Amino acid sequence: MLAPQTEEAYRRLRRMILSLELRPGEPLVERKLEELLAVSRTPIRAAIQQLFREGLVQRTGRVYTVAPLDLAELEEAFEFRTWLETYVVRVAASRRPNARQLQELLASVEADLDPEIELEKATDFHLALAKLTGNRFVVASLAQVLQRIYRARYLEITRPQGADQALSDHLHLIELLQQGQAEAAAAFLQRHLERSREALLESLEGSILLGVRSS
Amino acid sequence: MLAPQTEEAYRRLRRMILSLELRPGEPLVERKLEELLAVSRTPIRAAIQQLFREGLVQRTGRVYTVAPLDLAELEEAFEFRTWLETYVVRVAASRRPNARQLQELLASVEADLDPEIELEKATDFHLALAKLTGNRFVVASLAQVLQRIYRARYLEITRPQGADQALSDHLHLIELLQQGQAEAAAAFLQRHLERSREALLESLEGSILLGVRSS
DNA sequence: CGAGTTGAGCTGGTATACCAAAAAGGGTAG
DNA sequence: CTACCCTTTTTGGTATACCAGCTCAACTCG
Repeated sequence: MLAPQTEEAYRRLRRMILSLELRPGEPLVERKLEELLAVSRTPIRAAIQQLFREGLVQRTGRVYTVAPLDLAELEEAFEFRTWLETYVVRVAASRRPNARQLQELLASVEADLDPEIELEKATDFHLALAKLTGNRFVVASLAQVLQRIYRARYLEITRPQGADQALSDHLHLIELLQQGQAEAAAAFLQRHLERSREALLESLEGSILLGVRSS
Repeated sequence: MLAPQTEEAYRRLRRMILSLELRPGEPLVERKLEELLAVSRTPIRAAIQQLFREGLVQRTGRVYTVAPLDLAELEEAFEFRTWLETYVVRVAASRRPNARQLQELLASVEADLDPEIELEKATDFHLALAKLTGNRFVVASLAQVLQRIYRARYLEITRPQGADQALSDHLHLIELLQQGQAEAAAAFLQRHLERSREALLESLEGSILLGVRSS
């Protein structure tokens, strides 16, 4: 979608931020990144703009820094998700997903050893559910909130059993959807998110990453 | 928030798009805009990127064009808004807004002769409502959908009585909120949006702007 | 006369030079 | 020793030069 160099810079920066290689609070100095990524400042600036818009990068004064993990933001994210996805699941269950849509859902519940890929798939699963509503704004809103809390979710999924729990939850949810059990699916999703939220908060508990302002 | 030249270019471009001065489908040629806006391509490119992310600008092949008005998108937007704002109003009514918050709401229901300002105020009103939930994702999602259908709303509000109807609706809604009548407020909002949707579709009916692909 | 080819000129993408403002560092005066 | 000021450096913002790919039109060859 973006220009090739910009896309590359964006993906590498995003990856470094999400995997916490670039720590929250760390300043993004364009001329350093120029050297690090071996591209000129132009695509780097475009990439930073993009990340800024997505909320992964913050601006404090004139300098761009990696956005800190924000506990309040996390709580708001889960409140919003719960409410959004509950709706999503109700709609999805009532409009029984067709074969192709089920395929897409199932494709995102394969186990994988790499936690980063696992997380991508979990994200895809929730977005595929949202797509079942046929409403692009639902999908866009969910995509935004998932992206925003990506780093915290990364911490959660790398815990022992972190990924397995999510996987089995997702599988069960698909079953409920197939059977058209809207209310059961909504209730189960709510529990799923509640569990996820608690595990995630626990992962963050005492994390040195919380509230770090600079490296 | 953005750099000054970029901000200026962004605002002017956005204004030209939203006011339909730049028609849907019209290509945005960087070197033409350079001349038109009297700034270099760098801030223009940044501004276009921003508009692209917001959905006001599309990419067809390698050229950026003003996004066409999309009837399906409009329907989805109203479906999403209705559902989102119904929730917003319920929450807002239950947590009776305080004086400062009411002030903010009331500030956005002053009549104005300029339809553009009127529309900004209507937008502010709905966003101020969303803020009452205290959830930044609710606000961000609503802001995005309102922005996305801004041009169609502009067409609606410039119709005779278009602005007055919205204004009196907003005033009534504030009253219901003050009285904490959550269900009545939610129901009224739903009617408000339904009216708005119909007026808007009527404005678009047969509009030459629908589906235009190039100038 | 028509189809294929070639080349000129747009266009967006990238690199880089330049600027102004802010931050950092050092030196001096009190 | 401290506080202030001045210089130097660093930084993001802007302008611009350069590049590669595509478009399209004109010309040539069959």
